[in-house]
Order: sequence, then structure tokens, then C-alpha cells
Amino acid sequence: MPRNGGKRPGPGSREAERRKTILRAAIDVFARKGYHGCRIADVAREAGVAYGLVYHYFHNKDELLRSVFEVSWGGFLARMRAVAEQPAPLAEKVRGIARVAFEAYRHDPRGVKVVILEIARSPAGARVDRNSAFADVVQLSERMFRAAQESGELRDELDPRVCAALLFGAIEMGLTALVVGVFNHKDDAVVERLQRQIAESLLGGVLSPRGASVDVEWKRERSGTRAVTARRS
Amino acid sequence: MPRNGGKRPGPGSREAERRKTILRAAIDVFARKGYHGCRIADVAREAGVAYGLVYHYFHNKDELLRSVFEVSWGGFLARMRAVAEQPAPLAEKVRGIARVAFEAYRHDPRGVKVVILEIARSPAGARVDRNSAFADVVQLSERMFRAAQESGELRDELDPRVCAALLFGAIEMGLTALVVGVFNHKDDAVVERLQRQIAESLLGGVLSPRGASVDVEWKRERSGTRAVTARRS
Amino acid sequence: MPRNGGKRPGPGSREAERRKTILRAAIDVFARKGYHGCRIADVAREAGVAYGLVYHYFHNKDELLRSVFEVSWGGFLARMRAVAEQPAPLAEKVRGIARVAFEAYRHDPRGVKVVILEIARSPAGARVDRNSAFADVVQLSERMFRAAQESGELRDELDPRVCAALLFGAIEMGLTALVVGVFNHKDDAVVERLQRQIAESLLGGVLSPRGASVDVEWKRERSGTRAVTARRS
Amino acid sequence: MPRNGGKRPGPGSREAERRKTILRAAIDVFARKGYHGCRIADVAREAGVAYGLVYHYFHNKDELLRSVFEVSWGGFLARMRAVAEQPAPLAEKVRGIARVAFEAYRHDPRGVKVVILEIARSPAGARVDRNSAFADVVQLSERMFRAAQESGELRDELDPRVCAALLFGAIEMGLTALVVGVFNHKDDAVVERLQRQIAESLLGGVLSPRGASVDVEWKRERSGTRAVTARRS
DNA sequence: CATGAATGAGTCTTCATTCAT
DNA sequence: CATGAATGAAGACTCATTCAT
Repeated sequence: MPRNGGKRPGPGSREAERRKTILRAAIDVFARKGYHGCRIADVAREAGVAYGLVYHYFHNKDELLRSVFEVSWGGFLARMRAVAEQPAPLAEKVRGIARVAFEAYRHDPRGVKVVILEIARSPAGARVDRNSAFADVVQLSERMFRAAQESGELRDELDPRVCAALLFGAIEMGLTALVVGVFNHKDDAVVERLQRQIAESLLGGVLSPRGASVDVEWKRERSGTRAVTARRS
Repeated sequence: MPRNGGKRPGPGSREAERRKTILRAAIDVFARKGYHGCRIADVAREAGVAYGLVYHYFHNKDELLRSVFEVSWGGFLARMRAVAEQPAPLAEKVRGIARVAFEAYRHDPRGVKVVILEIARSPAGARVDRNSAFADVVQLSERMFRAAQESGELRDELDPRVCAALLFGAIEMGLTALVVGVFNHKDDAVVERLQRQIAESLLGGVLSPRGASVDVEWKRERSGTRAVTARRS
Repeated sequence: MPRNGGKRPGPGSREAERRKTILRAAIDVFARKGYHGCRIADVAREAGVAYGLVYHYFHNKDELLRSVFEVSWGGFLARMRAVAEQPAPLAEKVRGIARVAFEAYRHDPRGVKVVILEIARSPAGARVDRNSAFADVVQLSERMFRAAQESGELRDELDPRVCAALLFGAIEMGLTALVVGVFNHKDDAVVERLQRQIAESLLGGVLSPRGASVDVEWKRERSGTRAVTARRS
Repeated sequence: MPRNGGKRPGPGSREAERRKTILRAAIDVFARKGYHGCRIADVAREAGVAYGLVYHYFHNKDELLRSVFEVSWGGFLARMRAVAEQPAPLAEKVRGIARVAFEAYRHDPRGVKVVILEIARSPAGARVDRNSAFADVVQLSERMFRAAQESGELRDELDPRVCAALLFGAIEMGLTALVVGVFNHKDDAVVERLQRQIAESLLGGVLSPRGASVDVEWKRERSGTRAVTARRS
């Protein structure tokens, strides 16, 4: 039983290869037809293996989805953490996170598609422990924003949790736009531009404005920082 | 045949009532269990009508989803258009759009949930002509941003399409956060705050900065706005 | 949903007929091929209904078996109880029980076959609450034997529970012999003879031998052993 | 190929050991979960050998069951024959047969369980040539009873075949009671008592009542009813 | 219009058996 | 001999859709 208690066998082994093949096939098929829209037979055919072999490596369709998620999400989370926890200004970190996300897309658009369309939002994703997964990433960036708030990099009146949500919302939306085909996802320049605009737009509105700002009333109404503007003139 | 060639029967008629009842039930059930996760029987039970009656009013499950979408999306689009096309500064419009969206949520969270989770992204949504639907709304706001760019309200270096995407991405993310339960969707103050922060964060980073800005290098690199930097020294 | 919470619909209704048809078919197919050896499709074909209809009336294969058991066993138990609890000498009761059992066989050999081969002993029967079912019948006869012991009809040294087991063991064995084909089950005389010999053999060894033997008539009727009676007088 | 044309390899060889191990495992697993309820994998795990090895020693699952039967049944039949063909009064023989059966149970309850529950009656047993097997034993005892009838030990009016059936029915029922757990199968005294009551009950009703009862010792030993016989003379 | 019984194609899942190493 | 990965046929169960009443 290669199921091996949930742990994947050591890399290089033939089984590990097989497993990976099937997982790749699953990602491709899920990306093409959606979790509900494909049959195990499709995965098997795509992987070029016999029907039953899929069940040799995965207990059932759910576990397949779960594994797809783990694989696609795992690396992303690790790189994200590295970026978020490095000692650097907030702006750097936010740009870094956007970069990591869009690089993941450039590297494996199908995997990203499945995570975004099938797991992140679809009820099919309920089969996955996505809550804790997203909780990880949201906590991560929430901490990041909170720290930035304490160091004065982030406006006082903002809720760090909302900032975190905004960041990933914007990223996810950008990726969705690519995934769904709103933007030309073949053109690296477009992808690059999208990635930048997301980070910068968020930052421009999020960072403490040293100078002047447009939405004066809103800020004042919340934190009474009339002085801020004044001080700067 | 109440199907009536696709058109809904006149309001007030008994059939119209029935139809609405079933549609409401479908929205509730789709919201609760997802399109794939529920059976026609669930809809019928929820509506308190006989199994087969659903098929009197809707050709099939797909049409049911399509109708749910039309109903939930229709009003939203109209109000959105009204806001986007009014003569007003960009900031007003953006805030208005956010307001419309979150009001829709307050008014019918289930409907919004279905549109967001089932139709907007899930492959199940392919059954719906969502592309043209979203195209409508994106075009709408793209026009809005483009006009703002021409009038000098929007930074020159930004792509209006990306702005549109960002706006709806942020809104959708905010709604998702509510729908998924990240934020307490019972507390109107929370919803209000979320709505505002989304609009303002976007605006703060999107509007032409009258004063100073943080991400100097990025802007310079793109549009050579020397003046900005200069002003700060 | 005719499942109706487990209760069968009122007799005479069309559904009740259908249900019965399917149940009969199930009994026949189970009897012919065994529980594990037949497919739902076989039952449907035998009943002359569509595949899915079986599931309209029974949740699953297990419930089908369970229902078969209830139907086949229910009547038997009731008649058994009537016999065991009537005021009569033990010998009468034992003969009556044997009669009831073999009449059940004459009336519905397939049903008896399923109960004996599929439910009574096969692990497949674990799906049925046979323990309590058999407990009923064993308790019933245990009480009967215990009472007979107190009234002096049953030897003191015998364990009533073992007697009960012996009685039903003998009956079941006899039925098995018919079911399995050891004896010619078409010949009513054979069945009759078997039934008698079982009751009388058990009785002859079980009844207290107070002087004259009890089952005089039976012996005389068969072999005219007048001497026996004579000697005893 | 250790299959060796169906013959088992010589005792003492490594293969013979392996084969026995697997067979034992099969008996245990069949006894625990039933023939249909277990997989080859279960047998292999129980035996502590590799999956495929089972197929080195047995062509298929059927042959496994068949072999289990041969092993469990073989010894029993031989000892039975020895008892039935010895020169001794019928009563002795019947008691001997009961003793052999219950000793087999004491020695290997699992094996007996499989033979009784899986092979003797279940349709799964059709995979085994049980007919000829049972034919053997029934013939054996039928001959025994017929001889006893000719020598005057058995009542004339009884059918020897039915007597044979009764004997094994009673025995099998008694074993079933143990196997199924009606009686406490851990308590040797209970088993002993059951074995005796079966033999004596059958005998008491089956033997010709020539004045004095045959099984005097048994009755006396239990209840000291010497008077009974006396009274009759 | 309403009802819900009837239909049957579509899928997941299991597991006996084979076979390359 | 041993191993366990690979194969694929078989069968239970679901549920959208139809249709007779």
C-alpha cells in the first residue's frame, strides 16, 4: 500500500513518480473540467494508467482533491512565509508576496486554477481543510500588517485583518482574471504589469501618507487626524 | 406550460408567485449546499411544492441556476450602472459602487453567495452566460475609469481594465470574506467598515496623488513623474 | 417517497402492490442465487420494474434483505407464539410448532430458504437484527419447556434452553434438508413424514417416562406395536 | 509452482509450513468476517505474508475455501468413520459421534465455525463440493442406522435417512448455538452437557423401547430413576 | 396545473487476479 | 520464491428527467 499513512514515499522511487503523475493528471483534469465535471476515469486516462491504480494511490476522489491542494498550496505558503517574515519594509514585503503569487501562476497555471476555482470558493472545496489553510496565510499577513502598523508604516485607522483580506483578495482577483481569461495570460508583460499594479495600488492607499491625501473627510471622521494633513503642509 | 417561452409570466398571477417561490428556494438551497451538492428534490422541499412542479417552471437544473443568476444579478447591474453613469467625481462613484454591492449583500446575502460562489467562478457557472454578464459590469467600470483618466482623476500610468478588475476583485473578496465567515456578517458596523475600507484603500492608491507618495521608484520608472519627488524634497 | 418512514403503505394501494412485487422478486432471487450472488439488477428484472425503482422502495440492498426477513419471519413468529402459548400438553405444542414450521415451508419454500440460508446463519444475516429475532423464538419455546418442566411433563434433568435449541435445531435441520434437496421437497408425504418424525423423536426422548409412554397413538398408527401398549397396561 | 497439482507438498518442507500458515489465517479470517466479507488482503495480512503469495499457494479464493473445508472436514470425517464402523451398540456409536463433533469444536472452534456457517449452508459453500462431502457423512450414518434397524436397535417405523439427518441436525444446531454464542462456549462443562443432552435426547426417542430403556446409566446417573424401569416390568 | 412514481444512464468504489521485478 | 504494483470487470447507488394520473 503506497498510501503510506498519508505520507508520500521518498522522492525518486517509482511509486513517488507514479503518484506524481496521477496528481499532475488530476490537476490538469480538474483545471479543465472542474472537480464535479470529471470522472476518475478521466484522471486515469490523462495519467495513462489503469482505472484502479488511482485508487491504489488515493483513497477516493476527495483525497485526490485534497492532495492536489496540498501540493499546490504547500510550496506557495512556504515561500510566502519566507517573504512575509523577512526583515524589510512593508512595501517590499507586499511586493514580494505579489511576486510569489504570480510566479506560482507562471510556474503552474493549472495548479493555481484548481486552487482558486475548485478549492478556494467552490463548495467542493469543503472537502478540503481550506479554512485552516487560508487561516494560515491570512494570519501570516495579518501579523505582517499589524507589525507594520506598530512601526508606523501602516495607517492607524486601518484594520490589519481587512488589509490582509484586501491583499489576498486583490491577488486572487488578479489571478482569477488570468485564469478566467480576462487578461492575456500568455503575455508575461501583462502578467508582470498586473502583479505590479496590484501591489502598488494597494500600497498607495494603505501606507501612511507622508504629505497629502485625497480622502480627507473619511480619515478625519475616523481618527480625527486633521493634524496629519496640516502638519504636512 | 408556464414556461412561457422563457419569459416570466406577468406579475401578480398565481404562476408568477409559484415561480418566485421556487426560485427563492433554489437560491437558499444553492447557497446552503452548492449547485452540485443539492438535488431538485431539495429545492422542491424547500419551496414546499411537489417534486415535478419544479419542472413545470424550469426546463432543467441548469435553467434554474441561470434564472437565479438573472434575478440576483439583474438588479445589481442596473443599480451599478446608475451609479457609474451619474455625473460625479470618480471617488463618489467608486464609493457608490461599493455601497451598492454591500447593500445587495445586506438585502439578500444568500443570493449574493450563490452568485459569488456558484456562478462567478465555479465551473458550474459555465452553465450560465456569466461571461457576457461580467463583461457588462467590467466594461461599465472600465468606461468609468477611462473617463476618469481622461479627466485627470485617475493616474495616467494605470490600466483602466486592471482598475476595474481591482475594484470588483476587492469587492468580491470583501463579500467572500463575509460569505465565508471570515468577518462577522451579522454586525452591520463590520459590514459598513469593510465596505468603506475597500473603497478608500482602492482610491487612496488609485487616485492621482496630490502631494507626496511612497513608492517613488515605481512611479518614476513608469511615468517619469519627477515633479512628485521634487515636491517632497 | 413511499419509503414512508419504514412503514409499509396501506394494503391495496398501488404502491403497496409494487413494494410487494419487488419483495417477492427479492425473495426469489435471494433464494436462487444468494444474497451476495445477486445484483439489484436481478431483482429489478425479476420484478419487471426499472432498476431505480427498487431504490424508490428500499434504501439499499441491506434494507431489502431486512424486509424480506421481516415478511418471512413475522407471520411465522406470530403463529408460533399462538401455538406455544395455548393451553395444551407439551406434546401437542411441540407437534404444533413443527406443523407451523413445515406449513410455512409448504406455503413459501423460497422465503423459508432465504431465512434459513441467508439470514439465520450466513454472516450476510448480520445485516439483519436476527439476534433479537431468534431470541424471541428461543425465549418463547424456552418458556414453554420451563413451564412443562414445572408441570412435570419435561424431565427434570434437562436444560430447557437446550431443549429449545434442540427443537429449533431439529426443525431447521429438517427444513435445511428440504431446502438443500436431501429429501424430495415436492412430495408432500415426505414433508409430512419428516415433520412428524422430528416432533416425535424429540418428544420420545424428552418427555418424562412415567410408566406408560405418551405418544402411544403415534407408534401404534405406524407400526401396530400393540405389544408395547399391552405390556404397559 | 508450489501448487503441485493440487497435492500439498510434503510435510516439514518450508512450503508446507507457509501453506499451513496461510490456511490457518484463512480459517481465522473467514471465521471472523465470513467468506464474502473478507479480502485476500485480509488473509495475507493475518498470515503475515505478502499479498501475492497467497496466489502462489492457492489458485484463487475459491480454492482457499475448498482447502479450508478439506482440512477442517477431513479429520472429522475420518474420526467419525472410525466411530461409526466400530462394532458397538448404536447408543455407543451415537454418543461417540457427538463426542467427536464437540471435541473438534473444542480443538478448533474457528474451523468448525467456518465449516458450519460458510460452507455447510451458505451459497458460498457451493464453491465447495460439499454435496459429496455431506453425502459421505450422511451415508455413513445412514448405514449405521440401517444396520441398527436390522439388528433391532432402531425402531422399525423410522426412516434411517431421517435419523441421520436428525443426528447431524442436532449436532450442527448445538455447535451453531456455541458458535453463535447462545451458550457460553468457554465453559467446558456447558459444552460437555450440551453434547450429552443431544445424544441422549436423540437416543431416548429413537431407540426401540423394549421394556427397559437402553440408556439406563445416563438417566440414573442424572436422576436416579431406577424405579421407572422397575415399575414397567 | 399538480403530483410523485418510474426510468435508466452515469460514477464511484471494491477487489479478485495478474505480472514485472 | 516473494513482493506488491497494476489491471479492469463488476456492482451499488444517485439523481436528473419523464410521464401517467
